[in-house]
Amino acid sequence: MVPRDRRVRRDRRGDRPPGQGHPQRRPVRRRPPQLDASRGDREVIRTHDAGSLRAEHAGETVTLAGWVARRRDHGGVTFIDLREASGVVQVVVRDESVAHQLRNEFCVQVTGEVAVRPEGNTNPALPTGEIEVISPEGGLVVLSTAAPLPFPIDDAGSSAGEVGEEARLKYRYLDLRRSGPSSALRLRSKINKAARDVLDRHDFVEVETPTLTRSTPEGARDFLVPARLRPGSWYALPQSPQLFKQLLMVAGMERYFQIARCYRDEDFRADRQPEFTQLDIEMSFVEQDDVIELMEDVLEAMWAQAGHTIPRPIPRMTYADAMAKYGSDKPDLRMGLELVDCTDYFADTPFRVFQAAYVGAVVMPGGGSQPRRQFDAWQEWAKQRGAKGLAYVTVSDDGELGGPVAKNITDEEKAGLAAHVGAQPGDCIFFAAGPAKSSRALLGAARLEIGRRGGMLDDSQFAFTWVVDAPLFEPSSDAVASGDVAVGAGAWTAVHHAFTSPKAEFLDSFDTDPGSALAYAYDIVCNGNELGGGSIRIHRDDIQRRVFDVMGIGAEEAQEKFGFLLDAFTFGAPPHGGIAVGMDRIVALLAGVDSIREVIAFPKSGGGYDPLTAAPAPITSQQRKEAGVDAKPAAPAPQA
RNA sequence: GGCCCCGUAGCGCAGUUGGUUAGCGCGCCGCCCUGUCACGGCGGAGGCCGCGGGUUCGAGUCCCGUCGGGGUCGCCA
Repeated sequence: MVPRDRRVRRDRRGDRPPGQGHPQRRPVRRRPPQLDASRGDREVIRTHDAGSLRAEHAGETVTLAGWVARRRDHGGVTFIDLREASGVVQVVVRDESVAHQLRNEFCVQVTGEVAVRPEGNTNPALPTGEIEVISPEGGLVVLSTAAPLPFPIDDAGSSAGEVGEEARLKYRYLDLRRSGPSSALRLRSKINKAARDVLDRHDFVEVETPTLTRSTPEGARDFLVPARLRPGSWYALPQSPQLFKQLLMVAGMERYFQIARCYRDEDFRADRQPEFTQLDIEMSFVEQDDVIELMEDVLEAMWAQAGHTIPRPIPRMTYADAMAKYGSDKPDLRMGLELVDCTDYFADTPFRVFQAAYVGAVVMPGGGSQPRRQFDAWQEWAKQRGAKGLAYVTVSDDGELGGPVAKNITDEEKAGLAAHVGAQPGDCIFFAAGPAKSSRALLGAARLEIGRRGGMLDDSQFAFTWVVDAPLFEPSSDAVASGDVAVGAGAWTAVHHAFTSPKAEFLDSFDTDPGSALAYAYDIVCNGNELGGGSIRIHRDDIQRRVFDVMGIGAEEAQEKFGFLLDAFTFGAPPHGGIAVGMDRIVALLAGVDSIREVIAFPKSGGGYDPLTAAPAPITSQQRKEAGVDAKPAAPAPQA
């Protein structure tokens, strides 16, 4: 029976896992650390890595330190699985008074002799399974005891069920002792190093840029930090180092990179964190192909860390093709099932729904035999995405067309339809009709859903593509309608950002025909994920001014928003361009996990909350006063 | 911000058309066990069923609200 007062006290302190504690165990007498001749006279806490021991070490006396992963007490002989970063080794303890008090996750030091295990007692599942370390009397020292654990650490114990994310994040330091989360972070480190190595070979300079800065024109909401010394003025945390890296090009660094933390104050998604990490790159005197080639070097090295080979060169497709064939600017090319344009095919259709600016289709192989209930579910699915519905035609095994739409189209249209869209008997054809953009998006989403349901997406495969030739501008009505904070007051806004260079062939026409202009902008896409993107920047101020004009940004506004960059460009700015890729997503892909939270040491949960530190937290009135949060802005922001 | 799902012991879960004492596995605590490696055996503790209100003779179960978590669309390169 646990005394009540004790439970209450513990709950209030909140510094131990709740639940049943075991009574305080008397600490074991400490022994001085071993002397290790191989390291001179220096005392060392351990002489060997536990996971490195093999039969060839038999007879050697070693000192190990690590955690008790598991105890198997037979009364008289006890086996301890000692775990640390290098692996696990079995320790044999015959001193019951020592062994008995050990519990999971005690931190211990063991000195003993490596011995080949007795005949028939090897464990082939363990790299160290041929040997064990015999701990003599006094050979085991408890360095630190452990409270009862909030969830199992050992892999075997975890098999009872997955631990909930909330518990894992609250005790993330324990979660990270587990093999999966631990290896994810280690993989991340290796991938970072691989990227650094490649960039170093290419003479890149790693430069850190400020995190307390000015708002950058990138569309997302900024995190703001009050400036104590200028009450009423605020820093913004960078959404990316975009402007700084361009300044570094003017500064003559020529080749810059940074593994940069970026901050965006947007609503949460599974693949989003308020702070995330980009590998940010910028190069002078380069064209699009140079940046792409370099990035492929980096990607190749990163993927190699996970044992994958990327076939090079990575294929490219235009933005227009990606939208037309896959209904997405980040197509998943692990599967086929391209969208088929049926606009011309139904040009004279009597079916009102298909009398639209765009009619497209995607085939679901074998989908013709879905029960009516399934098709209703597809309607629901489409409505959930804001569509009116998802028209469909089934193709029976004898080639007969069925479904509600089939009754509304002409015999002639029916006759050639399956052939036009590439449907086989037994398939089903989904249609979307309406404005091209939204209809393609719907079909693109349907295509992915078909792929998921049909098991066509293999997570061990990686299908890369560059999406190039993105439009320079989009109508700002699109952006405004979707609630975007459009930069500029014009009819057009930049798709990438305002410093993206038009392709050479549009230099004369981009301001007279903005909708047709394409940019030197490129996205790297893998398995339907946009890993990153970049562009060649404008370095001529006459072109920059014309771009601003199209966007309705006057000279004054431009000067106010990014005057420091425009000023910089007046001093012999080199042609330059770059790219940034999201490291969280890349590592998640390579680690085979579906959330970037798995590859971030201390991620936040929904709503930007950190279950471990309980941030964000209220501030004291004193802090509030000092920070100047409530200061009334006296005048327009002070000139930089 | 809209919609959907989930909150039951430290963890993972079950709990029937509303019915009497809320279960299971792991973990935890005690004792036993000299070759295990998911060791085993015996015994035990542990629950305001997220929180608040309502319906009812009776609520873990039904209704409303709220908080927390997850997903999705909007938003976000």
